[in-house]
Amino acid sequence: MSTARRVTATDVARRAGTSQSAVSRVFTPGASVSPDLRERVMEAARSLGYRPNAIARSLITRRSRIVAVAMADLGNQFYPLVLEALSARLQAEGYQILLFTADPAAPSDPMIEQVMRYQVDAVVLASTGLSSALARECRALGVPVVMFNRMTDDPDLSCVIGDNERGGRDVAAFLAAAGHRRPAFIAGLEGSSTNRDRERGFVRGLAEAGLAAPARAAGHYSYEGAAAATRALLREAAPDAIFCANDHMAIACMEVARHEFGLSIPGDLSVVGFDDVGPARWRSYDLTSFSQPLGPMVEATVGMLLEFMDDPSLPVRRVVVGGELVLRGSARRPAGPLPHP
Amino acid sequence: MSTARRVTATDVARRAGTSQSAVSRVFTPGASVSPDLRERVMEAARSLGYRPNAIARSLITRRSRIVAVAMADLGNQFYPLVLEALSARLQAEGYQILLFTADPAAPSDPMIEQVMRYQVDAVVLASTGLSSALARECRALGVPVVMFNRMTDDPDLSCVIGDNERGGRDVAAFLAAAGHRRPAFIAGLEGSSTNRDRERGFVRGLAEAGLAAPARAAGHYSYEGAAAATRALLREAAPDAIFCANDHMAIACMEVARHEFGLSIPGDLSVVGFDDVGPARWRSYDLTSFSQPLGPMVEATVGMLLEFMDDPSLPVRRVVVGGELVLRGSARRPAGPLPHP
DNA sequence: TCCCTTTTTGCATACGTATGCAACAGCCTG
DNA sequence: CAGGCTGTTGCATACGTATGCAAAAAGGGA
Repeated sequence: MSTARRVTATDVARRAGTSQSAVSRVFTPGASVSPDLRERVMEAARSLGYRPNAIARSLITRRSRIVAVAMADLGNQFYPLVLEALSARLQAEGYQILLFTADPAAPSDPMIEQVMRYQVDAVVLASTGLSSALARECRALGVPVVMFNRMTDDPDLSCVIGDNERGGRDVAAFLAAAGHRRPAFIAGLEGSSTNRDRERGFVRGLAEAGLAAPARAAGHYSYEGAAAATRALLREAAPDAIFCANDHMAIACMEVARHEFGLSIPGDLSVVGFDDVGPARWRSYDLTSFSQPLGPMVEATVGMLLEFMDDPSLPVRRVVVGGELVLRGSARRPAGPLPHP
Repeated sequence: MSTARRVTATDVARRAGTSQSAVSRVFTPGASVSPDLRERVMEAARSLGYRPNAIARSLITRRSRIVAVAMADLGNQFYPLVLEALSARLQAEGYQILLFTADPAAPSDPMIEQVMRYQVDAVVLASTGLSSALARECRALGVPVVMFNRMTDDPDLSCVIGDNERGGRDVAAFLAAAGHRRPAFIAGLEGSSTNRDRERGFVRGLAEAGLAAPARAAGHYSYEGAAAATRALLREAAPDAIFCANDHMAIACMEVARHEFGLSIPGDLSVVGFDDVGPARWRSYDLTSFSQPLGPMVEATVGMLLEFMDDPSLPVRRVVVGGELVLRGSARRPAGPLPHP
């Protein structure tokens, strides 16, 4: 029953009365084959149900047309959308995604080690949990690496990020202009570059507006973490605004503020997020948020990947994709016109 | 610079003073190698940075240790979580996921065709958009297929699903017991088995409670679709309860009911969802929902996959994973004790 | 000590495709 | 008609690993 031996190019060749190499050429775009032969081969292939073996092809071409994507935190709505967009874009270019989900708890280097065995043509790291030592190692092997929404000081690594520092600063300027006096900050993962830059921008922005450094608590980019951080801040710091390092946490923050502390938003408390992900637009939240434009970020990533795969010796690049503060109802607005950034 | 030729088993063998086959055996669990040689080979491998080539291995073993996963609708929080769990579970078993995202609009069969070229060991179909003709074709090729959260009448296809019909029925019984007289239904994708079964159960359950068939509108499992469906229903049918075919739509429904129609939930309108996904627990929604237990569903899927890969001739299996109605605040409850299912 | 069993090792080949090379056909130019 | 050029085809080999087989080595029993 399962004796269904796979149909090979040789089988097709025999049926079409030609050689295996001719069959190969028919399935290789741009190769030189006469229309007549091409038709015969296609016909034979169709009737036999031939499907080229990408594994065998990869072995010889040394290109798998597979891109490894490392992700974590699929519970944060930002990442699934990134994945969807990346996948669609790469599929359109004829690449497949080998997915690698990192458990933020466990060390994930040994797992991606496994992925590297598949001779992937490139790697996208969109998970904070992966060491950049690993990224460097890939690069040393000649495999292009792009860090997505993530950065290191390492000058040898390419990345695509949103404008985190400016975002933090804009939020600070906005909150200050609206008359908030005691803004607080809920941090994401302490080690992450996104969090560091957003916080730095926020703190600087507040300073520029003549406000003191904000109270802060860490939410680790998780729902529960942000809920706990909100409780702590509301109990101890009496803030009149909270800037959360991403929307996922901002939602948790709003839930706690409203339902556990009975606060009205933005009457008693303004809340601002980062990412401008789907739920930010849901009416219950109507979240003011600094956007990270998914489309352009993915476009930049795929563009770099394609170029690097074409020529691995190209110089490292760091792309910053601009975003903007999207004003909604979760934060009190300045009376006058907005300060222009 | 990028002359970094890949290190092969032969290089390691030379360095360790042995043969390529010995190196292969060292990296093959269960093969017979003396401790001494094993140590020498490992040492050589380490110093050269050897990484076995999974592509070459797949070519000869005819097993890629890759599982194709087809998904769509990553915007619905249910699926990313499935993906995360599937990935974690498969990685633990030494399998990788080749991700395939289907654009619900475009025909996706040609795309998965592409994926099949990678000699994947198995396929998980978690996207409604894919024809089951394709699934049958895979099976004919000897590649195990499991449909996730999806079913067909085809007796040759295995699947893992939640208890859709019972879920619909329980919701009906629950709403009726609480005294609702004009329940309505917001359907998901018309062609999908999940929607069909949930609706069927709901309609039957209502009939059993002596209620008429519900008003209905299609939301296509999308946020916007559900919002439009809600508007139509509220304008035309004056329902006192709405059962949505999934949580994603239930949230849209609640937003529209509250913010566009000024209804109080559950005072003026009860809303019930299906899936019991993360946001259902968020206090703003506090959504009563029939659960689809992710863990058991994924466990069942992976279990079947592993068995099928081990022995493709095993009979088709259909697993129904039970769920339960999780009572929260979005739907009025019966005064007395609940009817026991 | 010898013979038999078990373990360890290397040789050689297979997996399915791509591609350099040579052979050949057809066509054009002069 | 010679010579050259372009386009098409098949042959042979390479890619990196796994594995059957036989040879060699290591035990084990008497």
